[in-house]
This record gives sequence, structure tokens and C-alpha cells, in this order.
Amino acid sequence: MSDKHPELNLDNQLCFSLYAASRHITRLYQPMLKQHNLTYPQYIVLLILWQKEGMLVKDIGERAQLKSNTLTPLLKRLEQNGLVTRQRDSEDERQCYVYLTEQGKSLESVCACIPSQMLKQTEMPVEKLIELKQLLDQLMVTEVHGK
Amino acid sequence: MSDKHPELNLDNQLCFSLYAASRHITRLYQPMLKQHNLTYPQYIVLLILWQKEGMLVKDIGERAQLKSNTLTPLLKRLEQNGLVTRQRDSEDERQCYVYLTEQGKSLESVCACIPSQMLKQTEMPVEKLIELKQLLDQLMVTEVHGK
DNA sequence: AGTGATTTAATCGTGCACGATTTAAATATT
DNA sequence: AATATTTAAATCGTGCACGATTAAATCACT
Repeated sequence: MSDKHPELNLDNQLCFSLYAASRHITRLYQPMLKQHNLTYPQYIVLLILWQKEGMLVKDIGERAQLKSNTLTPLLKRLEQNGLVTRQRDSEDERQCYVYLTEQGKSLESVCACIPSQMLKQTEMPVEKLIELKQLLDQLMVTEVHGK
Repeated sequence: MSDKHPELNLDNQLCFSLYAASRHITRLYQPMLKQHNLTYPQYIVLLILWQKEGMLVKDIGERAQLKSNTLTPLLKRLEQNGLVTRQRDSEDERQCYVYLTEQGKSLESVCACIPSQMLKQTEMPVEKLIELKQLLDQLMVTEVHGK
């Protein structure tokens, strides 16, 4: 095993751990989300809408950190599945409001058990999970060169 | 803002932090990788091959936690770009070895500066980054129900 | 009013991820 | 030896991500 450049050892790379852990957790969600015919990114968007109804695509994008090129098709799928409706702002036709349907609203209570079920699948103590989340959130704001 | 189900608040979701942070870091890599015409997953595969030449697709997949349905097209692109070659094992024709080309090998030294450049972009102290990595690696092995 | 810049979504193309299936080769079992 | 099972990679279809561009509406400014 070559080690001329130990800094390039995969095991030393925080970034790979991040990449792998993210996909790992998404996989853990899938069995639960599949029951409601949802993907993980769709679930994220619903989490956002359950907090605040009638948001603009732009605002959802800010919250989820996704742009319209990802959101528009995703929202169309949610619309197709009867969970949201989309409506242009009559004041400013550029903007597009996204509303939950009754079916979309009713899914909130059904999904309320998902976080606790996810916790059960992790042996990690809650304090460590909180610590992990704090470190991740710090990482998001600490890069020198803002976007 | 509805809060009937605080457990569904996006801000309380470790999983979203993980998802967002992973994409965030990948975006930070892009300017550096683009110079070498690489994507982040391609870079991961090269990291693996720089450690150990002539691996099977299966072994690369185990290391990167990706299956052939993702790896095969990715490896074909690396082959197209002259960084690797693929060759069936003559002993066992099911298996496929992946070798670095000279160009692929020479990229290692060129990329050796990438990790330190990434570190520079993060204001987070190294100890915290190490802590974060340890927590992420723990998360990967702690779910009760094995794959 | 007219023109240029800005804003918002949508569109387009490429490259992952991944479940499911297929193909071919190797191994195990009868 | 013939058949069944297992294994490895490839193939297929769907849904993200995201850079780049487009189209339309609004705003800013002369």
C-alpha cells in the first residue's frame, strides 16, 4: 500500500465520512418513506411546508439549500402525487407559491413517528447525536469565502 | 408556524444537517477538482486506487460503499478520460480489475495539495474536525440492524 | 415612456445513487 | 456429467443535484 501522500488516505478524509454517512442515513429512511411513496428529498420539502404553508419556491430553496433546477421537478412530482399544489403569485407572476393539499397536511401526523424510529435504529446516545449535529451546523457557516 | 410536531422541525433534524453538510463540502471541492476534470465521486475512486492499484470493482465498491450500478459508468468515464484501464481477470472472467494509467498515477502528486486547501477553507479547528469525523464513523457502525 | 439590469422559475444536459433485473461465469450439489 | 445456486459486473429506469441557460416579469434609471 502506497503512502507517499498520507493526506490522500481515504481513512483520513472527513469529507468521505460525511459523504458516506449522509447516504447511509438516507438509506435508513427509505423503508419508512417508501410506505408513503416519498423520497428523502421530498420528505425534506414536506418538513419545510409542514412548518409554514404557502411558501415560495425560492424560500423552500433557501431552507433546503436547493435551487429551482432541483426543486421544480421534485415539486411537480409531489403535485402529481396529490400532496401539494403550485400557484403563481398574482401580484408578481415570477413567483410561485406552493401549498399543501389536505392529503399533504394529513401526512404530517402519520410521519411524526419517523424521527423516533430513526433514533431507535442508532445505538449512539442522544447527547452524541446532538454534538454531531452542532458540529455539522458549525461546518456549514465556517468557510471563509461566503457564496 | 405550526409546531404540533416539534420532532418534525427541520432544525431539529440531524439527518438534514448531514445531507446539507455533505453537499456543501462537495461544492467546496468542485473548483479544485474541475481543474483536473474530475467529479467528487471520481476523486473518491482515485483516492482508493492511489492507495492500492489493480483493485476489483467489487473491492472498490466495498471501500466507497457503492455498487456496480454506480461504479461501472463512473469507471467507464475515468477510462474515457485516460485515468484508468479495466481488465477482466483471466482466472475468473466474472471479475474486473481496475488499473491506474500513467496519467492516473501522476495525478496523485498533483492532488496532494487538495486536502490542505480544503482545510484552509474551514475556520473550524482541526481538533473539532477530527471529533466530527470520529462521530460520523461511529454513526456508520452503530445501527442495530446490519445491512 | 423606454431601456437596461435584476429576479424568479423553468429548462437542459451531465453525472451520480440506487433498487431491480440480467448476463455470464464459477461453484456446489445431486 | 447435469443441474442448481451463487457471485460479479453490467444494464435499466427513476429521481435527485447542479452548472448553465432561457424566458418572463419586475424594477431602476434616465
